[in-house]
Amino acid sequence: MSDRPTDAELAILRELWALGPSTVRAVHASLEARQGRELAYTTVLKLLQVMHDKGLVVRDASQRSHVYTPTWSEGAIQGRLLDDLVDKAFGGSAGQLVLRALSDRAADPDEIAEIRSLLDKLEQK
Amino acid sequence: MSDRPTDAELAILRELWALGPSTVRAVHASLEARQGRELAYTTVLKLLQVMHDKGLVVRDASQRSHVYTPTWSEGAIQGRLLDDLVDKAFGGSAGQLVLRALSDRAADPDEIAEIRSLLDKLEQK
DNA sequence: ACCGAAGTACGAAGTTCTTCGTTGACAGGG
DNA sequence: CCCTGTCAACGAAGAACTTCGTACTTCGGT
Repeated sequence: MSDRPTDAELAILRELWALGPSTVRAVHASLEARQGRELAYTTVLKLLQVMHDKGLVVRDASQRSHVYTPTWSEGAIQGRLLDDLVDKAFGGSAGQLVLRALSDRAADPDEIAEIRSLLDKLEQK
Repeated sequence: MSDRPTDAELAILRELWALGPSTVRAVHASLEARQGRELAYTTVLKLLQVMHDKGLVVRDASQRSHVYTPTWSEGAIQGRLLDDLVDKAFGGSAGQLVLRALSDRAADPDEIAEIRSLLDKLEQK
């Protein structure tokens, strides 16, 4: 339940977040388009079944073509992945992660402003 | 060469960065202490051999007890892991990752100041 | 009522990752 | 000079992950 999704699972979640609740067919098409390679339909189906077992997605099976929806929001999963990385590679310090992410990396000016205002909010507490 | 280290490999790199160039024996002891569980000596040895094959560590075999050193700095590996996560979970936007990392997460005041000055530097360009 | 298209379920192969046992080499103390 | 402890090398087992083929089901059109 607090497991991080695997790479393949994450790729599927990305499609679901972008598309909204979708059938296997839709996820399959979207995934092939994004990855620029062929992928068997049943591969995506199996992945979604596994993800359903793990609780990563919920499924509406009332129609013949089941409709899958992510159990958690994109932000929630991103947070989980960040927690994991902070733990394993940054000695538990999110600040260190942020510093590393900002060094040597181009940043959008709008985003910089947004980060500033977020820092203001953090400091106000 | 641009593969990210696995979890077990990363745990070993952490010890090497903390200890400096070390023997298998030293890494094994340090790792057991940090993880609070027993781990066979040969497990650590095998991991280091695999990491050597992958180029993650270099080895001084001139002594009977070989001495291992990380090939890349902690910062370099952190950057690689961040690139990977930005790609796979943040649509390629490092800014989004930073925003997510700062929301809902306590931050050290000193680090906040440091982040600000880094933002200044980024904007000056 | 039948056939084909499209769907789900399931098993299994191939790969990577993690862990450990066994084997053979070697060095130092008695 | 031999015995014991320490080391590297290696193979292998088991788990997790990814991918796909096959079998079975179901719906809609003719």
